[in-house]
Amino acid sequence: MRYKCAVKSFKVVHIVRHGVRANASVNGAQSIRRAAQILRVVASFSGRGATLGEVVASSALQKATVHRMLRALCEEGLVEQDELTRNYRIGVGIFALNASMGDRFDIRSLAQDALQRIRDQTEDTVYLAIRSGYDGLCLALYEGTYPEKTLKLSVHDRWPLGVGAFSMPLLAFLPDGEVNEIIEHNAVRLAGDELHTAALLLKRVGDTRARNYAVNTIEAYPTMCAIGVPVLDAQQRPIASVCLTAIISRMPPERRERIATLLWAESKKISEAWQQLRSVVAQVDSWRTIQPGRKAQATQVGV
Amino acid sequence: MRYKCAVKSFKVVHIVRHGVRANASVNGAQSIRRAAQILRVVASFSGRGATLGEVVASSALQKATVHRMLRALCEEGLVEQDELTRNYRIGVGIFALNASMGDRFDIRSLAQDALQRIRDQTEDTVYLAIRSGYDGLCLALYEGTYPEKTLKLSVHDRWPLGVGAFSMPLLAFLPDGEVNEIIEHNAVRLAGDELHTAALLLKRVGDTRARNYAVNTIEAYPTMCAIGVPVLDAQQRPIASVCLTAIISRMPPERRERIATLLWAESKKISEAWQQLRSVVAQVDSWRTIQPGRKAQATQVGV
DNA sequence: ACAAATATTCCACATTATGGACCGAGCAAA
DNA sequence: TTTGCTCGGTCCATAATGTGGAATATTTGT
Repeated sequence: MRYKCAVKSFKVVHIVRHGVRANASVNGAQSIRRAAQILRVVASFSGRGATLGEVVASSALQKATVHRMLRALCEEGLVEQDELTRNYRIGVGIFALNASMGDRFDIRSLAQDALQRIRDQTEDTVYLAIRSGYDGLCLALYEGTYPEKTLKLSVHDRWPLGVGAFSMPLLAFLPDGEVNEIIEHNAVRLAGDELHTAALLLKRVGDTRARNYAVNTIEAYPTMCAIGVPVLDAQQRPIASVCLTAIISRMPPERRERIATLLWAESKKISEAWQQLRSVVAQVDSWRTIQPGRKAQATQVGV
Repeated sequence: MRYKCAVKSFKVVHIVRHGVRANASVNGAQSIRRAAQILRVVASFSGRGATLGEVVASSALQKATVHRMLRALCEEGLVEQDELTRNYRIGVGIFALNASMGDRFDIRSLAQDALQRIRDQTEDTVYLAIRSGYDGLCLALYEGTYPEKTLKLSVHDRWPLGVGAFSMPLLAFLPDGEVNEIIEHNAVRLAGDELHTAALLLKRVGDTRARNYAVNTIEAYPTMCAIGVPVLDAQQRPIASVCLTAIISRMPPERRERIATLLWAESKKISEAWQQLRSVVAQVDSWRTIQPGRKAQATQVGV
């Protein structure tokens, strides 16, 4: 009864075609789905941009299809093609769309105070991350004041979902179905990485859920310890994650627990602020008045 | 020879179907085009969100089509539906995509210094705007120190392209074809507004181009005067606009000229910074290494 | 200069998206 | 309560749209 949305026929159609399988819950939207996927893939290459081939390789779509879609997305301004390298990257159109929402999604400024409080209380380095496609994307970093630093991650870094204590909460607090899908998807690019096999990731998801926060001790960095918790929205879906790192000597079990509690407390505050912003969203933002005409809205100009 | 992009067959196909006409330069991408249009429409309603009917009215598309697309966009996270009002608004997915580009599109911080310089030198209020769909969207405002203020515009306000001195440069410095298309598009919602008929807008576009900056004196606010110039990218396309407003008594013709020169100078600086950001974009951003595999990129994890 | 890799385009075909008609919930007036 | 209206959501026969294999063009590397 959570979602009011009246979806009558929630058909899950398995289309097997040319060996490619896709499951769609909305019919008649294949190309939108694909376009969105392509956008995510392009985004995952950050500012460097992705070549056509890379997008094809990362999307399990036909080259011609990808190309056609990228061209269309370019013309719509959602993607832009580097004149020199011909790489495709996210375009200003996305920025413009995002800007229309004002700062309502700017979790960075929303979380700012909370993160600083954590940093000040712990003297350790604190990170904020969001999900971006199949990656966790580090949005902000508040460097700790404690002399021995553990800077392994910088702003704009993106790690596969579930890899790292900042990325894991974004994965682990998703419903099982999505967790599986994501792990399966990432398995391809994590192939050969013995530290992040599908089985290991799945196990760590379980561990994270059980202890209610993510820890990264083992793995590639034996000298540091990171603790991460998600920021959940009203539907208990992770919208972001907050993560703290310190050298391992500063992280005895009891301090871990204390840190996790602190992170959760601040996470709750962030999600409250988020939800508040969501609930006032319905009110009119600006000066404009809408008068739906025959074919388009009429905007009252003047005043 | 401006665009390197090798478009061989630039077919303009006029599809007349059920009385709806569309011109497409990329074939086989109707639904992407439509989806993008819907995104823009939804964005134009800001945080309030748009009802299904409003989107239909503003998009000249069929209700069923719009609904299906909105649902798909929702599932992809590019749009979200308010649980209460059922209005559709831009979703976090857009934020995530935008975040992947780091601050490369954040013209707001790029322009910050320039705008402050202008404000400090003139004591008047300065605005920064971008194009968002068929509107100019005010992104930032630096309030002047001169006692008599002329605050008519706030951050997040959106005015139809060409209406207002901050919005006009975004329109006027576009190629003719696009200017016409935009004016035509906006004509519907500006219907009945005698101050902004298509003919008047077109004339003002010409005037703006001739004098090389936009002025807004007449119109609805006889007490104030606004001057606006675009920020152009490497292809001379407007990416933003900078606008200054003051009470009309502070704006004799010679000062207008001086202001315009100042605005242009700062605009140039902004666009240099913009282009700089663009040119280093090709370099690798972060730790990740791409190894295109059979089906997906392989990301080197660790280090 | 040649080959290999990569990007772009073409086009016959059928899968996918279309849109007119329909349904039903919510609401206001009768 | 009933009637009538609006508006969000759904259905499904139909053909237009998007597909993708293959051909071609371009760039890159040696």
